[in-house]
Amino acid sequence: MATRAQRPLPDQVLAEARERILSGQLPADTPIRQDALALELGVSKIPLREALARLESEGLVVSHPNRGFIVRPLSRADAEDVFDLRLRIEPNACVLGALEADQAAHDAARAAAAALEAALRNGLADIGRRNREFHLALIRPSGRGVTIETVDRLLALSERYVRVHLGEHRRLDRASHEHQTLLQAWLERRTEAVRREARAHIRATLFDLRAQLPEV
Amino acid sequence: MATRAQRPLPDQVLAEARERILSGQLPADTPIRQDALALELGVSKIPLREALARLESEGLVVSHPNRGFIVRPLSRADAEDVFDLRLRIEPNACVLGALEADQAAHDAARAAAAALEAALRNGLADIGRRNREFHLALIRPSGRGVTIETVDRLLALSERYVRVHLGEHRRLDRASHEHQTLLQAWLERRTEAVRREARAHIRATLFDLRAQLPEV
DNA sequence: GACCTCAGGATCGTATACGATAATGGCTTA
DNA sequence: TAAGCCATTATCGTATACGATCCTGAGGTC
Repeated sequence: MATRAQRPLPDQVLAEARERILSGQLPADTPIRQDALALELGVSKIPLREALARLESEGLVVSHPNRGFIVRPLSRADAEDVFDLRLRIEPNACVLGALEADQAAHDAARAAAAALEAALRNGLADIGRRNREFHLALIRPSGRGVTIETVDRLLALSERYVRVHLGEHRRLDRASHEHQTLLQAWLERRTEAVRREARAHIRATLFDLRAQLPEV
Repeated sequence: MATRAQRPLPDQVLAEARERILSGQLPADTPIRQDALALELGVSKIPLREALARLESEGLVVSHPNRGFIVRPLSRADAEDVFDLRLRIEPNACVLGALEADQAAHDAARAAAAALEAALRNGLADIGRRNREFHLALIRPSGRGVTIETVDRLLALSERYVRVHLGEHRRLDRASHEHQTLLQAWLERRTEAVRREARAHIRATLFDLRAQLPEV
């Protein structure tokens, strides 16, 4: 291993493998060669396999017994499923977050929004991760652990689909605008506006997605 | 290992460890001794650790770096969270399942209901697992993979709380009656009744739970 | 008597090595 | 020439062994 790790090793491996999948560096349906990937990451197969086990629970890879893991295929049906679940959970979760948020939570949400904004404007590669962080920042103050974990998983799944239609300026501007209005309503605890804006934002993303991916 | 395994080994270990947690054989907050448990299961630590990694993603255990895994603590707040999520997802998922169900799905649902009923009457130990199977049987025909996985996880989490108030005859009768009416509506594709009965069943379980667990 | 220090022991976490399983290419045969 | 069988090879999956980290209790000091 290159540098002495302070964080637990499987978590680092997990984060790296997850990013490679979400970024498209490991495309859908790719067979994952454990020896090769472990060598490339500078670790052995054991922590890698633990990370893959977690990723399977997260829905990013699937395992076939004695045939290893492959990156989970994309499908139109799964995309619809994920966004339907997000619509059922996230708007209310954002409301609960807004009601419980203190000053520190407000600062964190603003910072996450700013980081996402910067990434959108500069075309940075980690737009997806920052988008997840922003949405989670609105929900974390709710203190609902299971909801937070569930949304986190759904955001990761949806990110793989959304990634396809990045780079379109009109859509970036739309998303940016929606983030701002959602954040403002959230900071001011206007609960019904939060619910409406969150719902509208998710639906708009889904509609863009449908237009972009007629097939799949 | 005792017998030559046909199923993949980590899956067997995962299922066994999960049942031990859900059955209360491994109570909340118990530290999990990897060497001891692996020895008892007749396997090494590697497949056990993979199973624990999956269980952490499922929310049944939590890991502390360099200090191992413990069974996830129970909390009133988590229980409320889990049931709130179930209420947002399951009723609609049951409706979708009813609309897509074919004859085979109907047979499977009837069989799952009968198995659950038998377990309830005879006080068998695997009531929890059969309850999960019944509820999933209503949702599986929908074909929504992410929804199915999400509900499966939520059912496992809620099972740990529900287990506490088993053995109360009045509540068993209530649950039994609700299962029957829900199943009938589902078989006959009466969508609004399915939605209503599913919702009522989950809420009734939650209310029983609240009465049983004033503290925690 | 209370607090800090420090061995002793136990547990976790990972690398290496080995057996089991399934995919691939060449060879035979019709 | 095409189809089926078999050996080879690569990959997966697990057990064993070792190093790193953290808890526990005894001894010493203020």
